[in-house]
Amino acid sequence: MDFYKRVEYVCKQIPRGRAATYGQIALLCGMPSHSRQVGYALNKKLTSPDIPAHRIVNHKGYLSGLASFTYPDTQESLLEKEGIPVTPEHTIDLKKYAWHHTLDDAIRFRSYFTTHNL
DNA sequence: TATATGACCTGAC
DNA sequence: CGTCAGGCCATAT
Repeated sequence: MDFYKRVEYVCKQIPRGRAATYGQIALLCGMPSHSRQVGYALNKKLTSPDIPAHRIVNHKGYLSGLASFTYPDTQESLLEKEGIPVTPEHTIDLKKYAWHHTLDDAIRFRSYFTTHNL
């Protein structure tokens, strides 16, 4: 069971123009109480560098990972480039831009993890 | 072995 | 809308 590989896989499935929360990622990884570890993984860059880390925000929509990007405005420009407006308080509107994954998504991920031994 | 840290979350009020 | 306590857990020191 490789939590960080799971995080990596799930993050790559977040659609363009949508954002997911740390808790949501943890849940889809089958570890609902590991939201902090999701942030830890991204901060320490324990996942492959080609994942859309800018689409991960906290449960309020706040860009809590701002400081970990190369430049302070990297995350914001990436989000706005795909159509997600960022407020001056570094927050996005989750009511409009949250990724609403389906139950099927969750089931698909689960079987992917088992068949790939993650 | 023990304590601190952190890109977190939820419920209660 | 806002605050607060409590829970969470892999890593780091």
